[in-house]
Amino acid sequence: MLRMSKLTDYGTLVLAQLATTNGQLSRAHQVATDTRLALPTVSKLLKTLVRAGLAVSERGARGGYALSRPADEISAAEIIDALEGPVAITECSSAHGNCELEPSCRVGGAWRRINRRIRQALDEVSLADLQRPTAPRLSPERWKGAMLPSNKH
Amino acid sequence: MLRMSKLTDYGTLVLAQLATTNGQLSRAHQVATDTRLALPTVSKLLKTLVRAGLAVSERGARGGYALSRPADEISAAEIIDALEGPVAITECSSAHGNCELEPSCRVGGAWRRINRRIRQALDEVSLADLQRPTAPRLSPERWKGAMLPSNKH
DNA sequence: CGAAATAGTACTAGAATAGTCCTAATTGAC
DNA sequence: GTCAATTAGGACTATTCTAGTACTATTTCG
Repeated sequence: MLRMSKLTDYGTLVLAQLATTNGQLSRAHQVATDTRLALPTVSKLLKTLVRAGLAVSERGARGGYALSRPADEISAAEIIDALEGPVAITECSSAHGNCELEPSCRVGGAWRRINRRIRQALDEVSLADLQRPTAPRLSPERWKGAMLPSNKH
Repeated sequence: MLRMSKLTDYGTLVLAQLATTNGQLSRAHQVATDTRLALPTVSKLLKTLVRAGLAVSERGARGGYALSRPADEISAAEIIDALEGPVAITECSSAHGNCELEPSCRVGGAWRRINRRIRQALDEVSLADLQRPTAPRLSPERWKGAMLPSNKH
């Protein structure tokens, strides 16, 4: 597994939506519709993203959200940092002091090295890259079997 | 975060212990003592590792566990696969069909690329590397560009 | 002022994880 | 052949984490 949380995944979709508006504000409701995610969830994500500095907001009527920077200046690493804290595949990868095994632990250094490489990979990919539809076109056939009854909203 | 589970972390310690015995059998109790982990936990991990083919066991009195292969032929990726299933940072990174957003999802391809790079990083590090006490003795050249040395399995 | 929108926080339900325990099967020693 | 040591397998529990929701306050425009 080694997976990021669903919320982070969703957060990426939310940011990708914001990236399509050329700097214009999007309202939370609009983002929810476009991403097909539930409004309260989107709302929560947007707040987090603003606090993390990846998005900016305007309050009041005619308010909304936008990216704080161009999409090619926001890295995947920043997105993950914002939504689930610093990348650290083991508990000791980032912070010290809370692992009682550490004095006798021989594998910590190596995990930290691996962690750095993972971070590099995430640093080198921008939101613009994420958003770019490089994937081969998906034939509609492909998805017919997988379509779920729409259970949302 | 983006972290692996504690059990995987512990499993690495367990394997590192087995790597110190030069092929001789270690009893679960011994491994627990050496790693300072609780016996039931170690026992559970060892069983999983045997089932995954990373360790071998002998039953009965004088039984015990050992690595199935030299430590430099066991990669970090295999360890993670064994203990928490295939590396997949998003739910769609490996398997298809269970994401109703997928037809309209534009970011899937990029996450899959990132996922591949993470897997490469994990493939290139062996248990022997992990175990090496201090040694950040990996020349930077080795890691420039994403060259895969030998792709196993 | 009143409507529309974001900000912040608190809460709940459910899922996943970590950890333990018990019983069966196997092997070596006496 | 029996006993003791050891692994195999699975069931179970408690705790932590995640996802999602709800409610109230604040801000801004008309």
